Amino acid sequence: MSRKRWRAVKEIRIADVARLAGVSTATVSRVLSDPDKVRPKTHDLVMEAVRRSGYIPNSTAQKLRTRRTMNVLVVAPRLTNPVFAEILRGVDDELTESSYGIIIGNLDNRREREARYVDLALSRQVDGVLLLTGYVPANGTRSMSGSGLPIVAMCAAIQDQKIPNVVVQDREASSRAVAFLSDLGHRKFGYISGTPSSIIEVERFQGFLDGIAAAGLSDNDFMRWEGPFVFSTGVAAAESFLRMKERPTGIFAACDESAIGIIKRVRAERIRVPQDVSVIGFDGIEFADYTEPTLTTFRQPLYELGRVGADVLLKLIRGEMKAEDWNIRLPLTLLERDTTGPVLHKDYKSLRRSAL
Amino acid sequence: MSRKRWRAVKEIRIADVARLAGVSTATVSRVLSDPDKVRPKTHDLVMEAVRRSGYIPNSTAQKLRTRRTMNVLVVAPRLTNPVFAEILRGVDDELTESSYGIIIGNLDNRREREARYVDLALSRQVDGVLLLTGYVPANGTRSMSGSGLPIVAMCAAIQDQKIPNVVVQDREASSRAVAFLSDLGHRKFGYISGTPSSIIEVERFQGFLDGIAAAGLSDNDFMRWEGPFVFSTGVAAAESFLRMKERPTGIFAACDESAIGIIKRVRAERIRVPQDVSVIGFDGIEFADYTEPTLTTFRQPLYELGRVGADVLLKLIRGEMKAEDWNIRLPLTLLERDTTGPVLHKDYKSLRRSAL
DNA sequence: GTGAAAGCGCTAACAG
DNA sequence: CTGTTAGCGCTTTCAC
Repeated sequence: MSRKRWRAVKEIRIADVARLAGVSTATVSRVLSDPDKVRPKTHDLVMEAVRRSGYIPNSTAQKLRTRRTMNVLVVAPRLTNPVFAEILRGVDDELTESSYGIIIGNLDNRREREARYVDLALSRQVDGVLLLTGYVPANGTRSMSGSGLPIVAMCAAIQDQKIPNVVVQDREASSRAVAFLSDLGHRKFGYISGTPSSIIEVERFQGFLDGIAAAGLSDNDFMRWEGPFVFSTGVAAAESFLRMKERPTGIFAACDESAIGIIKRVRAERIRVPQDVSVIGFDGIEFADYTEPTLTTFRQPLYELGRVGADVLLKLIRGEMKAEDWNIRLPLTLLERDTTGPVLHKDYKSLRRSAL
Repeated sequence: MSRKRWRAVKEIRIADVARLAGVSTATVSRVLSDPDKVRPKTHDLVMEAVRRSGYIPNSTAQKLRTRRTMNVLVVAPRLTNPVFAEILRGVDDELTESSYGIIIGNLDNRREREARYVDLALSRQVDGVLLLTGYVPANGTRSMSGSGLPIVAMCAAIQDQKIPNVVVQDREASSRAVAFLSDLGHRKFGYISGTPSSIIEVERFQGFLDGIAAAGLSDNDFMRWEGPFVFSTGVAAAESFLRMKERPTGIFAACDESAIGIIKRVRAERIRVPQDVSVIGFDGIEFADYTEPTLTTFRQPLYELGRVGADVLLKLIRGEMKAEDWNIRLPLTLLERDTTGPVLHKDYKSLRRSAL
């Protein structure tokens, strides 16, 4: 009886199952990993023993022996950002289907947290790394690339022969945003940036500049407000906007949050959107469909991005492809909603006056 | 030269460091885990060898040997929900400080995904489990509690002697919400539920009922709309609301998303918030401060909840406490903003008329 | 204060 | 088809 007690407490090992089934540990192992290599009769015998004992293999031992962890590290700048959360969903679904686990490296916008995840990669706790950061995390002396582990860059591209990129066409879309506003008659623009050091920001701003040039405009035709990818950046931009005499009529925000922030703030001052100012966002977060007015923005294929990125990484891990082969750029979709409209002509009042 | 090449590719093991330092592997191990047990001279010798070789211990081998994984599993219903994301931040910060890693079990609202995480716990890949689910995940025959691992329930309580709860005072706050509206003169209520099967929903609705009773009202004085914790539930509730002849004047939504959803929809029909209907949300997501009007809601101490929950789990893992000792309930804060106001008296029009 | 040696629990040659 | 055996890389008694 005291033995039975022990059972409940002590972990069941493969040797226990082997004894119970009257076979060797090797056979048990085979049944569990490659059933076809074993006679059906033995198979059933073993499975019965597994069931009766409630045996579950110790995965740490498996990992040590096989040198595969079946885990992937995903490094993200900030988890509370819905953009990353959605990408993560795609990643998770793809990895789960191949029974890979996911270890989350949340930097929470603090670079000092990188060290921990560099060590994680270097100490072989994962089989591959997904980077949503736009750069390869480093720990003073050591960089994550030193691990020799397969790495895939998502979200923001990384210039490195060894690292395939799976990104969205930020630059093209940003350029299209300007064209869209320009087609509505806007000639004076505002640009609300994201975190200036972020590669995503750099790409989007570059696209914005491309658009400005394509519209036949110059540096003098727009205003740039800086700040991180958050609501309050838009609010701060609004304060500046409100103080201006010659206000832009078309505003491009590098993320939906800051677009929402500026709209909220200027509306409080009785400035009408889109009549007085048009605003276009970027990302297509779910919330953008619940603002007032609903936000015109570019939808990123985030979930798909997650799936594709994870798929590329798995292929890399399995040796099914070489890193050089892949640079995927997914297109964005313009969601034309209610914060953008034709420019109200500058000389509106004087026109009216002269018409009298 | 070909040897040097090898170096870069082949993993450095503890034996390599030992050889380099001219000591045994045991000594290297001691230096790394408990430096005081070693002569300073030896210590420096070893550290130098570690530095020169770039050695990082293989954590899988450590885990197998020490039987501690230094990982915690966090099971959450859905990662894209900002509430869980914020709790996770707290959890992550707390665990990181104790150099524990975090494995995320994202159910993505699909119960069939539980199985995977049950196995994860049973196969000893983690030292403890944090449950944001309100129930103990199970896999047909096996439940996660069978692992004997320390478990802490957060967000939603779990009735189990072995599982400490770290939750917020949902029920009390829901009750207060009704009192708040009642004090503003509202006597006819609407309740927008969350996922009906969720324990959080059950608690909040119970609190709502408490409040109704405390206000001297009955089942006839409110309307209940059901749906999951998402925007569209609020939109659906709005459709029903719009069809009613005798509309509620005070609406309590079990989450901010559905509050935002209903406000958005009814405003589109020229119904004024809060003049025609007051709406109070629940959770205090960041976004609630950027809606129009800004949403009155209860702020959950989410980050703190995460930290406290993780702390309790770590104490449990270290054997510093027993499960029975802990049931923590954190208070919520009412954020009184612009979607709530005094009821406009029913006989408003007739009053005006008689005043003429 | 340090080294030798015995495993942690599992898988994968290698024989048979 | 199945069993024997040798480790995966590390920590930790137990001697010295």
